[in-house]
Amino acid sequence: MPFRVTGMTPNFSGVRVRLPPSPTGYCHVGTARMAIINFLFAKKNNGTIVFRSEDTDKERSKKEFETDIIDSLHWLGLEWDEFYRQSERTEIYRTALHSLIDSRRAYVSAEDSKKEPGKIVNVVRLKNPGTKVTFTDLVRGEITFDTTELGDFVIARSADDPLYHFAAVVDDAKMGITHVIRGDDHISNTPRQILIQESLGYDRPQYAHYPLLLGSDKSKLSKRTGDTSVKSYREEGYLPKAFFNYIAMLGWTPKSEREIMSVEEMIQEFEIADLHKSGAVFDMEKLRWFNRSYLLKMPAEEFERGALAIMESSLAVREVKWSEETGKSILNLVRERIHVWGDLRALIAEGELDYFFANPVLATDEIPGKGGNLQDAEKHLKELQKIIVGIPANSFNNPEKIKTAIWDYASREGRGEVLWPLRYSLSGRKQSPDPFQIASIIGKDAVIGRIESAVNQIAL
RNA sequence: GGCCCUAUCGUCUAAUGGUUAGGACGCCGGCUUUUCAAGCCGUUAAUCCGAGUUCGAUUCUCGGUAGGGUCACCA
Repeated sequence: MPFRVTGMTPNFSGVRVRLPPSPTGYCHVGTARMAIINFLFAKKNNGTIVFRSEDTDKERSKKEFETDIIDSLHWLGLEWDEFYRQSERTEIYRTALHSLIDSRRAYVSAEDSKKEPGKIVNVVRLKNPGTKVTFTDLVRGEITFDTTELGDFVIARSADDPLYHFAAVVDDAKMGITHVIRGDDHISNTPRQILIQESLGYDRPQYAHYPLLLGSDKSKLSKRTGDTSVKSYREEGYLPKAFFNYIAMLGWTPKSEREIMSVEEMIQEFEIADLHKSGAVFDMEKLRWFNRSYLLKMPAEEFERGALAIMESSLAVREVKWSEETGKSILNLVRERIHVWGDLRALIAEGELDYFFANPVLATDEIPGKGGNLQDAEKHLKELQKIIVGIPANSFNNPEKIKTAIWDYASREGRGEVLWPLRYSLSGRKQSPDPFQIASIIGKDAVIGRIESAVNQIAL
């Protein structure tokens, strides 16, 4: 439901946005969404993107997390123009903080002094004028808060050690940020940041708060309701463009109402006013559907490269001997069976593809299939054997020709009764592609051999 | 609990002061020359509740209800 800000013409020239993750955990899906929305907005307006690592919490911030966040965002194809780390800007915060203290807009609070090894530490509090703060949110319109209840809130652990709100406000100003676009969870932080801003005499940026991503239980997406790290989706084999596309569509509907769109198309159509006001549930099934359509569009060579690599390594785990030639021949069959690369790994792990590479192990009583008996199955297999021997070897690369050769017999004797034993003898699986495709892939000799084994097994 | 926000099929969403409330994903069913997958076709399914304004409200207003967010010397 688009919301239009009326009576106001935002100045979009010289747009500068920030991506301010705090490196206290692996890249969260929500962080990715924050970055995507900011990215689309900035690109749409020829703006500048500033990446700012908010690592003021020395206890929890880790280099490893920062690296993961950067990698994950790069993986999604996101780039930025400037890079900062708050831990490297302490001098700037100190200066600003002292100016605030000197002008008596903030004070060192002796009341809550705390003893740390070797020294006494006093927090710094902002002198709260206790006014009503009203700001215009580009998504929600006008929002008013009464700030008296905030009291003189803490803005720094000590005169040298700023807290999030303070550092963020100073940075937004010093970095010339024009638009602060972030999740809903920051909406109630906004008034206190505005208070700091005003004390410092800074200009106010435009704010836009989009709703949070929700888990299946409708609460803020968390580990309880599914994987929340971008990493896990990357490892599961989701394609970055599909992931980007799906995430972008949660809470935003482009005018054209298309779903599958390239990044360029999304940039083209992006309007901040088209951001929704209510939260969207992150639905894995739909993500899988997005991924599938990207997988289907993927150029053949790229698909081949990806699929072959997975087949080889996954088959190795099962100690099934690998053949690149066979791998190439089952590419199409694989493509229509997976939504994500991880599906291919799972398929192989369950032994669903073994029979293309090695002779299957059969369970004798499965050979006839439902409602059939072993005698008939044996008879049919022996007949099929004769028919197949008569098929010219060069017809074998075409499943249709194999089918044609067998069809009359199968139709006459009952397709189920004939085809099931054939398919099972070739695959050793209750479920598989049709026997003609399998036969074509494994080749005439293997087909004859496998039918013979099945017949011998029945005879035992 | 205070403050803030939100409310259309199970999920993502479209639309309008008058529509058979549309689409997508999923589900279910059928077809597609055995099974699986894919494909095609189809079905099911929603305006949170109550008032008010209005000839008419899902749409506007108010009140409820429900859900969510936030209330740190975290970010």
